[in-house]
Amino acid sequence: MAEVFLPKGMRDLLPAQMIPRLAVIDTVRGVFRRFGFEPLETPAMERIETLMGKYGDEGDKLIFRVLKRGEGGERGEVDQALRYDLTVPLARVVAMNPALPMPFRRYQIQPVWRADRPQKGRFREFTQCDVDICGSESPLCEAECLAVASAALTELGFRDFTIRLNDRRILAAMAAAIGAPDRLMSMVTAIDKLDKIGEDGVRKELAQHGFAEDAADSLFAMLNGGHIPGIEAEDAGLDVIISHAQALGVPAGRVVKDRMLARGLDYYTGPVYEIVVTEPKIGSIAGGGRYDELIGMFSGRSVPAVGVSLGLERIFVVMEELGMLGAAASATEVFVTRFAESTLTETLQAAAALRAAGVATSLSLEGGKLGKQLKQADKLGARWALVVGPDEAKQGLVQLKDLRGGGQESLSLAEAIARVQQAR
RNA sequence: GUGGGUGUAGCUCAGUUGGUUAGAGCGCCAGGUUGUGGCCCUGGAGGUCACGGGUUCAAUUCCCGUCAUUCACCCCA
Repeated sequence: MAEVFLPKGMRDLLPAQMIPRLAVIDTVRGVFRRFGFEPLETPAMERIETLMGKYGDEGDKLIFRVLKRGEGGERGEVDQALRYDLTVPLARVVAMNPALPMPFRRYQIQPVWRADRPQKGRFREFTQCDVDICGSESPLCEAECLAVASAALTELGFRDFTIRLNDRRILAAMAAAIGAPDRLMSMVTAIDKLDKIGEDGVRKELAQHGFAEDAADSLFAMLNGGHIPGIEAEDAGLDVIISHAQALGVPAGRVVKDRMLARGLDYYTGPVYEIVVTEPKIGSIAGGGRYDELIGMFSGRSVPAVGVSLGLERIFVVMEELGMLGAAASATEVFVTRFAESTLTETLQAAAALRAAGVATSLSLEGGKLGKQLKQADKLGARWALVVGPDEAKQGLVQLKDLRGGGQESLSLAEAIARVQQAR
């Protein structure tokens, strides 16, 4: 075997993967459009200072850095980086384009890169499908995000998924209530593991981070529904989001408030959410939240914003494992065989006519034995094969062979085209 | 960044308690005569047993390292 390797955590997408993938992307894009979001694309790279300091320490470490060109690169200097998500580039775009009509609703489906160690459902290059709304503080924004994500997943065939909902300010209030407002993140990462390591495990981890036992006690009391001082407004806000989302079509019960939901990225300021499936253990397939300060970090002009991001690769892993994809169809509908030199012109004209009629048509380039050509068509996964030999050419007909069912018949070209079109 | 698994034919994997010519299934190629795939039959090609070092009379098999890959942790889509 050849001694060549892909970059770690990156993959080729062969036709068998691309065909269902494009179908999924088409579905998602269609839902985004239906919800009134506008398309946007941004460059693969950003300036390093655009990305740094937005995601937190963990995130910053995982940014793929690009060396300066020329002498600076030789000295190891970095001035650019591959984008880590689609949210920060969007914030940069909004900051640079003050003329954009607000609120600005955009969708963006593009790859992002993270220098993570790959594992199941995790890659170094993966595609995010984002929708965001910039310029509005209304809780309708959150509701729209939940509704569009829910609709996209539903249209893809997902039935069993849950949206966990929380608010960063509720977490902050809990940290304050146990006297550790400065250690919000270590508290959050500890409780985030509750379903994995249990209450005892979390208590142990909290102790390691220097939380006193009575602090842990009151923390668990709050997590289990106890009173958290000063979060009445935020808590009510979550209920408003839920009721708006339901009115927008999200089934009741799909959105659940969850005081343990943390979300690691630094830029979130208010409500946060993520979408999880129970079946394959894959983490979240979507996540998002409100980030009212991010755009202001670029322009000084504060612009509130909310978004949600669907992880295409994870959605794919789930769909594969749950058998939601169905058989991969070939891109080719008709394979035109090349029978004899004397009828090559008629053969090529037949291919041209099929293509003009919108039929995906491939063509035997090398010719050779008819049996071999049919085998090639079969392996390709083509539905039909077309033969134009001397017998057919004499009568002005073509031979259309059904590679799935079996039979074949002599038809005029127009009849053959009609047959192919009505069979799909 | 941390910890574990794996690396034998194009693919999925057997196997050698260290010992002459390393196997299977699938795939591939050719054939089963004249213009027909999927099934069947026959024949064939294809492997430095990841790479480097060590132990040994002898290593694909044991040990170490490197590389690759995979799973988990962290974090995340």
